[in-house]
Amino acid sequence: MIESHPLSPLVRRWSKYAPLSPSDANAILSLPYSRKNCTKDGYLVRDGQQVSDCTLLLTGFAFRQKLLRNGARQIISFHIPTEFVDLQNGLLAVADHSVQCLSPCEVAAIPRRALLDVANSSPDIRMAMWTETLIDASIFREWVVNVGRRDSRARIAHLLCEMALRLEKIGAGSDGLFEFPVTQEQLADATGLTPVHTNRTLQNLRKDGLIQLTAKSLKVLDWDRLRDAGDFDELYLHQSVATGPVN
Amino acid sequence: MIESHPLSPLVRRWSKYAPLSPSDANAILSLPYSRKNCTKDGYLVRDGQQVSDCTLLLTGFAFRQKLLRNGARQIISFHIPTEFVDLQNGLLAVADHSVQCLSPCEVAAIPRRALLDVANSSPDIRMAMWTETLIDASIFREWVVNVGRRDSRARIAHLLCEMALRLEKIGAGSDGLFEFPVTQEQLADATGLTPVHTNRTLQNLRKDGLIQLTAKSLKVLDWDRLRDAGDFDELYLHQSVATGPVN
DNA sequence: CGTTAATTTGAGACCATTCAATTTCGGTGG
DNA sequence: CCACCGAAATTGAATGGTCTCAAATTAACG
Repeated sequence: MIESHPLSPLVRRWSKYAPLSPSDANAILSLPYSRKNCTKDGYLVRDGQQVSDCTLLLTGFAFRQKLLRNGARQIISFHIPTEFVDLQNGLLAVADHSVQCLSPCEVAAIPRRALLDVANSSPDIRMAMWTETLIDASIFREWVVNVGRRDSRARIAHLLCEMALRLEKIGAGSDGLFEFPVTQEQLADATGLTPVHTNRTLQNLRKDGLIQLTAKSLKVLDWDRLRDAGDFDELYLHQSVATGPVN
Repeated sequence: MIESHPLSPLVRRWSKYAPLSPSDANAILSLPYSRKNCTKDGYLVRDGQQVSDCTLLLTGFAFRQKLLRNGARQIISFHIPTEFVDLQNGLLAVADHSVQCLSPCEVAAIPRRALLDVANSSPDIRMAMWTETLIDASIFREWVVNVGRRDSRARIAHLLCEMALRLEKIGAGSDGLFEFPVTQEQLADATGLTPVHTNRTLQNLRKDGLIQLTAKSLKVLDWDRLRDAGDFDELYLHQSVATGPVN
């Protein structure tokens, strides 16, 4: 059945961004790809690399990061199954950051040429692809705000809200319980904090009964108060109304 | 002559992202638009608004910002003439942030429908448009790094490097002297610092002979040391090799 | 020139960092 | 199954970069 096709989650995701005809869906499912496995901490893309494939996350979690000359690291996004980790590399010549696995991952590497061909073959498909990269960008903007203007508690709360909501949208987890295998050090590098302060801030959120966070999973105990603590407004995820009326 | 057409800078910019045929160039120049003027501090786009035009900056400077519930502000990008300030609104239904003018601006408001039509009419045009939004996103990623992991001196130096280089690329200014009408408060909101600390950091950069910054212009006195101070690597701007070889 | 915005200066407080040490946890081999 | 190991999480105390609050000075503009 079609649902068991490795790329069918991609069809489902893109359908939310543009109305895909059966033949569009078929074209997507017919994309060539090579299946690869990647170990925890393994690299999917390296900064500065010429890239000829885009990587779709089938199972597992990944993150993108940039290293500074002084050795510091900033994580610029986390990725969950069914997401591309580097769709921008379909057009940009050189990777401007690295992508690494948070957990063991299964991925589909799709040749950029094939992606561009399928984009050129259907207006709706390319609108969906473009929309995906635009939502990516919107999330980056919100991250600028997060690390730029929120204090440690709000920063971490906001990040957890985002991940919980994105995981919810793909139907991973229930009752506020989600698999999210992240270390406190990675959380620190995503929020621009130190691991020590991240630890103290997490204890604070736990003490207040907002969350429960282990090395493997995140449980949201009180969504409303976590959302308030994180100054969270989901508009930037553009999930309710991805593409607006075109007049 | 063609060069005097208001949209010709757009053709020049997009030519760097994809090879535009004469008919492509013509299609772009034939885009419908309404010319508008905007005063300093005036809004071009408001957060939460439904948008039906994309705004191209003909003259003047603008910035994008997000406001937090507590009243704090984060500026997420600055824009210079020939750039779109909101090309993503061609596809996203609702503006997730505001755009405001740094100086009096002349803009061309182009209907999203017309932009999408011209994109659909030519593979090269749509690749150029998509590339522009992807470079936008790359800059946002670098800003996450900037506010997340650099200290105040490096943050400001990095931002000034970026603006100087982008202004240089469009041929604005010479000898390291560029028009850039920004206040220290805006610089502070762009770097996630307070105005007071921004002021002290600027004095520090001036004292070391790296820059000269007035309310109207930026002069880079020592590019190499400013670049080092800002931990700046221009790769993320994707100007040398925007679109790579497509195999 | 007067008036307001923007920049500059000073001093004290605080949030987050640094540096180290300790404890807990997850996985592995005996 | 348990002892062991390294990684991750936790704790403590001191330092420091940045913030806050105010006031003074300078620049911009009509």
